[in-house]
Amino acid sequence: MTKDPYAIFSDFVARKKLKMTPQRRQILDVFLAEEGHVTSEELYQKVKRDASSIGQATVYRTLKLLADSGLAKAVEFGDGAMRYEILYGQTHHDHLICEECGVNVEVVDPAIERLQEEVARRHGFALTGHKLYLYGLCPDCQKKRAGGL
Amino acid sequence: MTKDPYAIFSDFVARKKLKMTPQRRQILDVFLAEEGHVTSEELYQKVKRDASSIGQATVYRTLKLLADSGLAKAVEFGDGAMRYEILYGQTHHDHLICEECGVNVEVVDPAIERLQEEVARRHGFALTGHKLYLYGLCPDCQKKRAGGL
DNA sequence: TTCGATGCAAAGGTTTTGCAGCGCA
DNA sequence: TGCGCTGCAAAACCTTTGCATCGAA
Repeated sequence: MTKDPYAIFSDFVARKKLKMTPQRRQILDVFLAEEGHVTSEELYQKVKRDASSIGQATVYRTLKLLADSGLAKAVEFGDGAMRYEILYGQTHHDHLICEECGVNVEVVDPAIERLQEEVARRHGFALTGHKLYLYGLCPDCQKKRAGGL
Repeated sequence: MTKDPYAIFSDFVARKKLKMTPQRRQILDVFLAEEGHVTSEELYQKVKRDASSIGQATVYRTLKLLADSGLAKAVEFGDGAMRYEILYGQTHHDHLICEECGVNVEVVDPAIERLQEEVARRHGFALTGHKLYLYGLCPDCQKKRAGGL
């Protein structure tokens, strides 16, 4: 049986000789309830709704911890800010982003994954992770553009 | 016959009804002489060596133009700053990055490229570009780690 | 009791913007 | 000649850090 996210985080915190605090618990809560890709700022706003005394810095610090623990993954979409998505219980995926409207589709292709492993091996690297962003025009924006801008 | 970078940029500038200036010419010069992945700051330092009156802002603005024109490509390695690499006359490649020492190998795999096209098409997207970063341990760092940290 | 965590505000680093003057087309 | 471009400095962002205090283990 798989451990739930809270157990994973507790274990991680204990292993690193860190401490479990109400703030961390609550940020984790809000983060898990989230879907998609949040910035620290967005998460901070939502966290503040119930616990108005939590600080920005704590959210930044906690998101880093979550990424370290393996529960979260940092992704960059090119707007200035770092975004985090849930890793727990999610199948791995990459991102297909519309350059016009910004819509973001999660995609996965096992064959690509396999080839990445192979490319790394070919160069003697031990692959630990990857980030793949595909940019293009979504069907809607293609239509709009064809239909006379 | 292929147009040289200067012609490409002139054309681009003309097409967009912009203007060719000494500053732009010079930033392009320095950029083309560069290899690897420069930040705006790095380029600014080098440009200032011969033309000490060029401003930071102009370098930022010009690098964006170069990216628009297709001569440069923006890449992010995760340190805070945006980096640009030359696209002209280079074969397309992706990046294989060592998480330990930061060494950066340029790699290419036609099969992956082809599969990306297909994934995009499967979702109705018209693919215009992509960014693939592979993270891992380079051969040297694997050895060091095996050899007792 | 100890040492990590927190909140706040200040500092840091990168990129953008406002503006008056300049100069390419 | 007009409008885009430039340099400068200020502003705008996102993120990190210093510090006194608090609190989990």
